[in-house]
Amino acid sequence: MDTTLIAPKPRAAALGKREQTKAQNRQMILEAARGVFAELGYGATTVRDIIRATTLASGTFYNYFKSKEEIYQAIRDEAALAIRPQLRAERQKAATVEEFIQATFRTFFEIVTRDEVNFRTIRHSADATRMRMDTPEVIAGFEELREDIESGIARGVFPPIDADYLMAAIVGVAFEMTERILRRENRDAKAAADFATALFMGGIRALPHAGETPGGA
Amino acid sequence: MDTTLIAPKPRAAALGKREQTKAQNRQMILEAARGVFAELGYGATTVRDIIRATTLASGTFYNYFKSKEEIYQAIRDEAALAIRPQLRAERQKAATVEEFIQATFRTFFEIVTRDEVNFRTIRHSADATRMRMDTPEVIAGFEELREDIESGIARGVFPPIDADYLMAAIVGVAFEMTERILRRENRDAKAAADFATALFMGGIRALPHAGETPGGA
DNA sequence: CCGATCCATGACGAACCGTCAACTTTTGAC
DNA sequence: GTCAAAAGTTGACGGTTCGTCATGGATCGG
Repeated sequence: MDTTLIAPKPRAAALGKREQTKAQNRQMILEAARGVFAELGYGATTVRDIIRATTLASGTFYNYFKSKEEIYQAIRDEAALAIRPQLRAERQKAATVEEFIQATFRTFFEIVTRDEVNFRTIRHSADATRMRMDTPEVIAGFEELREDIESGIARGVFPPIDADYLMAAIVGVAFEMTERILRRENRDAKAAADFATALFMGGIRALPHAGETPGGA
Repeated sequence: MDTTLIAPKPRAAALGKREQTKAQNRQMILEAARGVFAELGYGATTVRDIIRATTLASGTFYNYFKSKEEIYQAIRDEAALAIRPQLRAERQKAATVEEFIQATFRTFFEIVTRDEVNFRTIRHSADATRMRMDTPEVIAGFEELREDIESGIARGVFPPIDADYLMAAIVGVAFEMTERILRRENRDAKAAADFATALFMGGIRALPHAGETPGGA
């Protein structure tokens, strides 16, 4: 295709210098935003705080994002886009309802405990208030889950239940339990996934009893 | 004008005029805030928007609330303080796990469908983003639920499970299902509560099948 | 080497923030 | 009824952030 004669730049420079610095700047701003949001909380940070944490000028921010809200969305969307294929792949390996549920919870909890920074629900700086924002790509992940449930119903793997409500139940448990898991000293993703799976498969009476030391890890 | 001679003002004037207008102003500001938040969404409203919707001057706002965040908190806390005693009372009537779960979901869903305005999760104005904020009194309600579960375990009504996780699961399902219920045309609090209760009692296989028209109401 | 294009820069006007001195109303004492 | 102290309201003010835009420097294609 193009060139050549001699070797093209080793890599990554398939893009011109222009495209390169643009990508760098965007990355620098996102990085700074992650840090500032984590430190000050969403409500307290300003666009100026973010840009001050980079080497760029204030006007430059607006070449990349429209507002504080949009960059926050970009950060969350990025995380959602990273996790969704993993969830979907695990679910599609499932042959039974139990495998489907187990895979969903285990994958989710493992990712969020491993990469806490990205998934920790943003907490308002000082006070006890908690906040959660679902961006478009996160919500698209919810819809994917519902589609997978519906497809399971169509194939006879799931009983013909209300897929919308079941999706909501799974999402609600996943996010709310995440909040509790991250608050604990021993973050045991597997134990949490076992708890949630048992609840969804057999109800409260099937839940592992606290204090038991199950054979597993 | 005020006359007197005869009966004291029929009621409510047990308080001096000062206390009276203070209560009125606070109420007027809260009322205006509810309206503005509902119209513009939390992120887009300013303290000035709220005070403009009253007859008061801008400085007066700060005699009652420190910030936009604090008045939002006050609104949510008010709702939480109203709903918590009802939830607790219903739960305490329960003699079995099933009654406990059923009462929790049914009471919650009935209240939120009846008084949608107060409980609808605040949505960011135009876009698809969703947001939820838990204020201290809401969180205190979570803790109450956990205490009730723990007390149930102590009395032998509940099996000895992880009360923290179960509380999180119930809360997560309640809030996330609320979001779906309010999006539907026919808001059936009972059907939703039956779904959630069946899930928690027997797991997915016990869920009512979609399309069934159960005998009950 | 040159003109065209792209983009970073930082200054600017507008909007909002939270405060505060001045003013009005209420209260309680005489 | 009168008056001084206390409480509370008012809107203007300095300070900060917002989003824009004219300017200028760097990159690109030729």
